[in-house]
Amino acid sequence: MGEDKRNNLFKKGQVIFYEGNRGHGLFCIYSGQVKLHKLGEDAREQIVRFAVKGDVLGYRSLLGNEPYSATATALEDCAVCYIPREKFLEVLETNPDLSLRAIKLLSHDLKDSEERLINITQKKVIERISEALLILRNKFGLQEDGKTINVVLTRREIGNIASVSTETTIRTIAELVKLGAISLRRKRIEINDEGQLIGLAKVVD
Amino acid sequence: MGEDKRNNLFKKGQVIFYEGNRGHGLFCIYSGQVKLHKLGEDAREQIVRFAVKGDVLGYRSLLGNEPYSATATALEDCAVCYIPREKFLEVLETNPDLSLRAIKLLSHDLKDSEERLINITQKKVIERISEALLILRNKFGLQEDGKTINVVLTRREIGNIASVSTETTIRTIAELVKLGAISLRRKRIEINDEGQLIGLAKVVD
DNA sequence: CGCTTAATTGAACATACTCAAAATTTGTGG
DNA sequence: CCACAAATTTTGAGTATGTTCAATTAAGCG
Repeated sequence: MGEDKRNNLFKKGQVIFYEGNRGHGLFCIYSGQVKLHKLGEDAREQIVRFAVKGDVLGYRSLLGNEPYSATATALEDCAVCYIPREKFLEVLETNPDLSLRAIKLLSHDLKDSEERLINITQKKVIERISEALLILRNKFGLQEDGKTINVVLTRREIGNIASVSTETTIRTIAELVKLGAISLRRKRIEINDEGQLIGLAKVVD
Repeated sequence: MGEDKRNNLFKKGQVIFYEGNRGHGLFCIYSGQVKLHKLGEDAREQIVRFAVKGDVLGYRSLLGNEPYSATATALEDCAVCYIPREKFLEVLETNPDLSLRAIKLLSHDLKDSEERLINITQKKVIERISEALLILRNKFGLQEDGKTINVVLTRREIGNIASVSTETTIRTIAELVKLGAISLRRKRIEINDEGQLIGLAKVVD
């Protein structure tokens, strides 16, 4: 079905779909990294989630028949496969197993979202930034050296994961360096002491 | 309490299920009001959602096969019907329409949750409290007078919807009274100017 | 009533934001 | 490959917004 559809390429910084628009299909990430983000008041960005190779985008909008709840932007060059709505719904109906899988996916995302609500509202900045770094580590993994987080984001973007201003994000990252939990190499972040980071994030789970 | 499976009664303040425990079925609210809340650090409560007559609880835990992500507590005396896991899954498998409905429900809840994340992190206290009142209005409705919100919560609980301390919640509610948006009768809150409240909440949707 | 819980008020304090400016990095065209 | 422009990072200082703590008043309940 997705024969030459795989030719969809998005350059770094390009938008795959916009919050508020209606979707007519699914997006499958073949390669590359994507951020899902929403705009709040005065254009402040909140990063909701990330997607990497193998992840599927837009399923919620499609399943719930609602506009996209977030904008998807390529963090680096991406190859994306598009699956039209009809095709997907067809498969879904003939395959009850798939809908159960979708349900589990949604349940999991919902749990994540609710937990993040608590984290952001009840934790201090250093805890939220620590957690943001752990989220990045888990989503994008580490490089061969076993400690460098495999993604490059601006300080502003890292702040927008944790809902923290850019300046405070910078100061907090500097503090984490001073504590020895992480170190910096250009825009790359290395995790030196994951245990400490977890402790700082006060991760309950 | 009732021995009859179909008519479990919960008194005001009693817990229907606890966050972290595993569920073995669904709960259907026949009558009464329920709050769903999570405990963060140092026992601070975050109210995640409410449920009233007709709402179903525990479906996410059941569908996603995960522990309850929140505690359900009766805000007033409740009649609750319990549907065992097997029964439900049986119906779900033979009824593909139901699973699609579940998917829509989950999609909607997820959207809500993500929107609330932005609201709480990017809005000021008066905006968040205003929104909390609108949430209450929409969920519990108004009394016959057409302006009194049909639920009684403590100031602390209202604050825990919006992630605001009890003291600040009190001061903010007083401010809303002064602005003429609402007025108080005992523990009841009357909405005098819904438009103003919506404006204050800066509701985008 | 008497007791417990909730609401209220005041004041000190802390945390993180904002604003401004400088330093550094990155990107681009010649 | 360099020079310039743009974007990002960094630092400092002042400030706002809410939190916390303590004390008082009011309300709910047995």
